[in-house]
Amino acid sequence: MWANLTLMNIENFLLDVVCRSVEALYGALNGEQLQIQKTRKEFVGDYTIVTFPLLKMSRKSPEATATEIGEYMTANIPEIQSFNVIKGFLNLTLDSAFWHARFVEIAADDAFGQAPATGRTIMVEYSSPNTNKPLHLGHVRNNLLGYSVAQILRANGHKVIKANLVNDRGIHICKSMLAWKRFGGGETPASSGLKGDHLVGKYYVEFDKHYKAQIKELMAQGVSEDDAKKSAPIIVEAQEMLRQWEAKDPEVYALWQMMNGWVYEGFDVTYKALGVDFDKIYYESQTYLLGKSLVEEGLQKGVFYRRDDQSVWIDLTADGLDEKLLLRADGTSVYMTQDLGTAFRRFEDNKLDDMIYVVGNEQNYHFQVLKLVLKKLGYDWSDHITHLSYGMVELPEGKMKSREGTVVDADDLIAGMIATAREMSDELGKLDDCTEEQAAAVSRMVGLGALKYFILKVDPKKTMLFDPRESIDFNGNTGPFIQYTHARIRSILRKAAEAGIDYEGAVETTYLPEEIDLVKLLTDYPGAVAAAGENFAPSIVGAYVYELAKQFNGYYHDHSILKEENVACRKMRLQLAQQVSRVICSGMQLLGIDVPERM
RNA sequence: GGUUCCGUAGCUCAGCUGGAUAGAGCAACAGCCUUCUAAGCUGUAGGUCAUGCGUUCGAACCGCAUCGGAAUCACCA
Repeated sequence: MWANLTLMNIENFLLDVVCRSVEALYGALNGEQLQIQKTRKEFVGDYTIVTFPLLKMSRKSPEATATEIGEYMTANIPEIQSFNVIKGFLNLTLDSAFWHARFVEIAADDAFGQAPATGRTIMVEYSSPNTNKPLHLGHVRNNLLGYSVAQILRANGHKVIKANLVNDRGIHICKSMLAWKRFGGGETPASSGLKGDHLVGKYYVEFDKHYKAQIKELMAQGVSEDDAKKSAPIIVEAQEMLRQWEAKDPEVYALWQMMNGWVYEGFDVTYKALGVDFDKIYYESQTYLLGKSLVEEGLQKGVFYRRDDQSVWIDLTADGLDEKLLLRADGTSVYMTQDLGTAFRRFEDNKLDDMIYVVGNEQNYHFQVLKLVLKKLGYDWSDHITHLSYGMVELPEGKMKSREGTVVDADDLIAGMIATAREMSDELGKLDDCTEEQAAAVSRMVGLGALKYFILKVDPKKTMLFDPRESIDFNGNTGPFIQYTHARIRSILRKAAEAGIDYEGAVETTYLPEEIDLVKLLTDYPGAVAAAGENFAPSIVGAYVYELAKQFNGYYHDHSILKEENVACRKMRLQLAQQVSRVICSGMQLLGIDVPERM
């Protein structure tokens, strides 16, 4: 009768049942008045009904109302086993047969946690690096968030396109190019042994060094700081290089291609290490001219206006924002122009239903303007643009500043995490019977699991703190703890198989209260995934998986599953362990975290 | 100054659209390895949810104000 409840949400079932009961007792009600929530741990019961909103209808005290509803339900709804009343709260306990049925559903459903296709197409843009320096900790948060959100949306049945818009042009890369040409002596990734992105980053720093020195020199000669910044020979030369690039000067273009090529090779290594990937890669060198036709359109519609110097603007002061430039006086485009153009083209080309930009919160204003401008141009899909804004990652000493060398390099960080995981494993003797290859693979998974979970468990919009010295914990609410729980379960199941204990097949029905708690948690999984998708928050999935792992450890650690006297109970426990491991794997996959079979 | 976001235990963070006595982990303290992996388990201690007022049966959550912190307000991307 209530088939496939796990996919539908048990609370809806209860809502329906409670609604009918209340109506039988007190007459029609509007659905808003019913509130159902999970019963808190300190109390007996599975779900709780808050009766306060119903008092007007029942015209009785909270206790009397709760008792009356409880009595009616236990008498008339077979799934309701018992109830108790505390103050105005009616705690309902569901029949263990009900939970058993839910468990059978989960066990039989190969696609558990995967919602049916919605037909919606969503693009998630993330990463979006500049090509003048290597990735750092801030990018790591961006990449992990973007990848995980894409996975979660996919699990919710949407078609997801992961996109990366690489900022491969501009003054920044010209700075690296110029410094390399001047001071590089023909150095290449192969000759220097440096990763391509690090090599290019090195020359970006080199440029800055010379630039600063020249400014200082000019200021010593009495030039003002502003003028010095503009007239330092090296920056003038870099700007000239950018002009040559735009004119497609063969030599400059070749240099640009070569150095960007090095950077991409370097990025690929980092992306692979992080486990992220993309379906589409866009390059700004190919999109930076987009958007000019939209500017024309805006002018014709009278949404934009032209100033005397021929630059184009939009006045958003009526909306509480400022005036914004859309086209320079010389007719060249700015950031906003391109973004309008790329947004337009993406919605057109891919028939997108939604577009999600994973971009740091320093661009909140930019996206506010972007959406508003599109709206004013009459594009209603503007409402389907979401800026998934995330806070900065701060270090204990304060903010990260690339100029001051206080950045945490992504590659160093990853290597450090893996090394720490390896040390920990060796110390504990966990991987003594493994081959070197296996041990290395597990250390990778654990080190990265720690890093990813640490970053993803924090609410994206919050500024978070990262302490590299203490590195990252491997105990408590961490990725490794969840991985550990999974590895333990796999080990139990291996040993059961070796001992010839049969735990597959028909699902047993003997439950202890602890096991029902676990079944309850398991059934919540699709709801957690859906909530995470709605809120663009991998942290919700993280919290869920951690809770599941913790409960499993708590309940099962001190009991022997394999040596249980009661064979039926043992079989049931093994089946439950198997499902827990399945859901852990599935949840961790949504976070982009690999789960080792042993550790 | 305008806009947006944040402020919860010593530290790092949860707390979904208002619901019961505020939740974890770390750090501290006390136990637990001849039983499935101790990267673990059990327990103790730790809070004026920045502050004040309001809304109501009921507020960490909603509204207003104040105080602290962050981002942004570029012919950079």
